Amino acid sequence: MDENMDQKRLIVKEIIQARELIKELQAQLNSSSFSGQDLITRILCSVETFLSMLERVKMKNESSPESPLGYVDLFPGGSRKRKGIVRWTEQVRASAQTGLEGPLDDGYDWRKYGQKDILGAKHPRGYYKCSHRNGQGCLAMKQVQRSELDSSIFNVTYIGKHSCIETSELLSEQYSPIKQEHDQRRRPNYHQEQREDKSFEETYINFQTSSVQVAKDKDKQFESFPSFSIYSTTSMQPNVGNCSETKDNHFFPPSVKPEIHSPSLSPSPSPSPSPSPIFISTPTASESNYKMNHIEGYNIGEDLLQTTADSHDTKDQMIISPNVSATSFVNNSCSNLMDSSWDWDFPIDFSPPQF
DNA sequence: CACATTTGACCGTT
DNA sequence: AACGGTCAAATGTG
Repeated sequence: MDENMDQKRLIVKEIIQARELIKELQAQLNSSSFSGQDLITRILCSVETFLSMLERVKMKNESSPESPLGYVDLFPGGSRKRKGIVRWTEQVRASAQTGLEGPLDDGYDWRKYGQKDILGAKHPRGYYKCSHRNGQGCLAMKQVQRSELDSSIFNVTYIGKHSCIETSELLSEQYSPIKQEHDQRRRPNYHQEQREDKSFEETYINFQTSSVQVAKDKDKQFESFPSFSIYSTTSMQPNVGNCSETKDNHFFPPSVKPEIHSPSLSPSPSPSPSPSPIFISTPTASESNYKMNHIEGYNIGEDLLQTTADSHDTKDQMIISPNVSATSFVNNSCSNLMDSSWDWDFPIDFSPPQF
C-alpha cells in the first residue's frame, strides 16, 4: 500500500507540477522578454507523462471484458451496487433531431417501466429496460435524468450490458459517413466493443471540486484538490502540440481542440481579475455532443470519490509529496520513471469490476 | 388487439 | 421513515 500511495502522489504531483509550470509560464510571458520555450517543453513533458500514465490505466482496463475504453466503471468491485453488473454514466445533449424532450436515441430499443421524482432534483428520473428483455432475455437497463445544470443535457446511467441483437442492426448495415460516429453507437454491444475500436480509444477523466461535496469525511483532503480534466486518446502522437489546456487544467484531444485566444492578438482581452495571458475557450456543447458522452463529469468525479471512500485502505490518500515526480527533465528531453513495475492498483481504481 | 407509456403502489435498503 | 427502484394496472397509441 505504501507503494500505491507513492504512485498516487506521483500522478497528482505530475499534474500539479504542470499547473505550476503553466502559471510560471503565464508570469514569464507577461514580462514579454521571455519566449517560454523551455517551460513549454517541460510542461508538455509533464502532460505527456500523465497521458502515458493514463495509457497504462487504459491498457490495464483493456483486460476487462466489462470496462470499455473511455468508460470508467463507477463501482469497481461492486461495492455499493449489485455485484457483477457494470454501470456507467454518459452525458448526452439533446440534439436538434431528438428535441429537448428526447427520446435519446442511443442505438438501442428501450422500454420505459417507471418514472420517479428524485429528492432535490428538478426533473424526474426515467427508468428503462431493454425492449428485448422478454424476447432475448437482455438485462440491460438505463436511467435517464435531465441535468440540473443544463436542462438540455441528459445524464444517462447504463446498468448492465446488452446481450441482445438489435433489430435495427439486423435490418440495415448501411452507414453514411456523416452518421458514422453515431452509427458506431448503434452497433450491438457497441459499448463493449468500443475498447477494441482503435478510432475510439479515448480516455476522459474529469475530477471537479464541485463534486467534492459528496465525499465522505475521511476524504476531506480532496477539498483542496484542484479541478482538472484529462482527455486522452491513443491516436494522440507524442507531438505535445496536440494537447491543449485551459487555465482550469482541461485537456482536449485534437478533435475537440479548444480555440486559443491571446490577449495580445485579441482586440479586447478578458477583464479577468487575475492576469491570465492565455485564454482557451472550451468546446461548445454542440461540438462536444456525443464526444462528451464518454464520461459524465460530475458523476465520474463524485463516484470516483465515493468509490474511493468505499475502500478500506484510502484514509490517508492523496497527500501530495513535494519531492517526488515521475518526470525527469534533462537537456530539453523528457523521461519518466514509469516502467513495467508500475502498479496501477491504487485505490482510485480504474480496474474492472470483480465477479 | 398488441404493445408502449404513465403512474400510484409496493418493496428493499439505508 | 424516507428514499430510490420496480411492479403492474390503467391508459394511450397505431
